[in-house]
Amino acid sequence: MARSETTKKTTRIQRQKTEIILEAALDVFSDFGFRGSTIDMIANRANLSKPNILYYFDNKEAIHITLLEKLLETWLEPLHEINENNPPIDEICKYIEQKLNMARDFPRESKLFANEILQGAPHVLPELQGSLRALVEKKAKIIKNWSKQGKIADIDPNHLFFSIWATTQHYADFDIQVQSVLNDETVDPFQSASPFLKKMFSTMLEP
Amino acid sequence: MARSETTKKTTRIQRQKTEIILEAALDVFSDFGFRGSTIDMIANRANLSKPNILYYFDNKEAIHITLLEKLLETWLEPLHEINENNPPIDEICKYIEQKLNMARDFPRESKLFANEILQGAPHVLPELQGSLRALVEKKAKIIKNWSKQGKIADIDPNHLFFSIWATTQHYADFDIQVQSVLNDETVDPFQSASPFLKKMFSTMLEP
DNA sequence: AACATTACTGACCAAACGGTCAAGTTTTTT
DNA sequence: AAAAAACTTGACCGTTTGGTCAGTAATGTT
Repeated sequence: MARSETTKKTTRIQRQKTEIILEAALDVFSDFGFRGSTIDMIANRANLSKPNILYYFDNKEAIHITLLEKLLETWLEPLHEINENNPPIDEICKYIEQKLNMARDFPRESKLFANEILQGAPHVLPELQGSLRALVEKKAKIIKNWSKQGKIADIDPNHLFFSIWATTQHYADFDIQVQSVLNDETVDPFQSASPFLKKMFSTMLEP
Repeated sequence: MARSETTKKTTRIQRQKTEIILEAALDVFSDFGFRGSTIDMIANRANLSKPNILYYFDNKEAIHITLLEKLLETWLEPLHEINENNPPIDEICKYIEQKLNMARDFPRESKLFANEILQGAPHVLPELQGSLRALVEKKAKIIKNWSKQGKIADIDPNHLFFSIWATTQHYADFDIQVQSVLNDETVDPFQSASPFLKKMFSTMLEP
C-alpha cells in the first residue's frame, strides 16, 4: 500500500511530493495518454526516482485515477452555476465563456479527460453515469422550463449541452488541427471563438 | 521490407490479407489507441499469427499510417462537395448531414482520427498543414463570398468548420459520455442530433 | 543523544512487447 | 510434375515496462 494511503495523518513532505507527482503526471498523461505514458517519464518530469513515485502511489493507474477524480469536480463546476432565475441567454453565454476559458487555461486537463472518454471511460464510467448524468438531468429541466415559459426557443437541452462541450473543448483537444488550419499569424483562436460561439448559441436560443 | 511493398505486382492473397489486417487493426486501434494496441491483439482479431502480420507490414506504425492515410481521403470528401452555386444554407446542412452520417456509420474511423489528433498528430501533421489547410482555405473563401453577397450572415468560416466538426464527431468520439447522459431508452442520439444541429447552424447563418 | 518513523534508492525481477529468422507449407508458374 | 515464388509459423531475442525489496538516509520525537 502506498504511504499516502495510510490512515495516519499526512506529513508536509507527503503533501508536497504528491503534488509534484500529480503535476508531472498531468503533463505526461495529457501528452501521451495513459498507455503511452510510463512511470519513468513521470519520474523524470518530477525529478524523482521511479521507486519514489511508487512510494506515494500504489501504481500507475492510481495516479491516473487521482488526476481524473480531481479533474471531474472542477470540470462540472460551471454547470452547477446555471441559475434558473437569471436571464436564460445570459446564463448560457456565461457557461460557454467559462467552458471556453477552462479549455484555454487547462488544456492538459481537457486532453486528459478526452483521452479517458475516447478509450471508453475505463476509470470514470460510474461517475459519468452518476454525478454527471444527475447534474445534466437537473439542468436540463431548467432549460425545458425556460422553453415552456417562452423565454427561449424550444430545443433539446441534452444536445445543447453536447454542442457546448464539443465546441469549447475542441479548441483544447484538437489544438494541433486548429493551429494547422489557421494561419500562424492569426490571433489566439480562443479570442475569436468566444464571440462566434456566443452568437451561434444565443441566436439559436432566441425565442 | 514487407512483402506488400515489393515492386512486383500484388497477388490475390496479398490484397485479401492486407484488407483483413487493416480491418482488425481499425478495431483495435480505435478502441485502445496506438500505444495501447499490440500487434498480438491485431493478430488475434484477424485470426493470423503475429509474424504473418509482419510479413505484410513492416511494423506496427506502418499499419497505423496506412489506416490514417486511407481515412483522411474519405474524411475530407464531404467538404470537397460544397458548391458555391447552390443555396448556401442547403449546402451547409447537407455537409452537416454527411458529417453526422459518417460519425454514425464510421465511428471507428472517427475515434482513430481523434486519437491521432489528441496525441499531436505525430503521423499526419504534414497532411493537416497541407491538404486539409488548403481545402479549408478554399472553402472558407466560398463562405466569405456568400457573406459579402448577403446570402448568409457574416461569420468566421474557420470557426464554422471547427464547430461542425466538433459537434458531429462528438457523437462518435464521446459516445460513452453521450450514452451515460441520455436515458438508455432514448432513441438513437444521431437521429435527434440531426435536426438540432441543422437548426442551430441554419439559424446562425440566416442573413 | 538515542530512538522511531518517514523518505528514498540501486539493484533486481517477471511479464509484455516489437520484431526476426530459419524452416516448413501452399500456391502459382512453367 | 517439377521448379519457383509466395506464404506461414514456432521458437526465439533484446528491450521496455510496471513493480518489488532490502538496505540506507533523512527527518521528527523524546
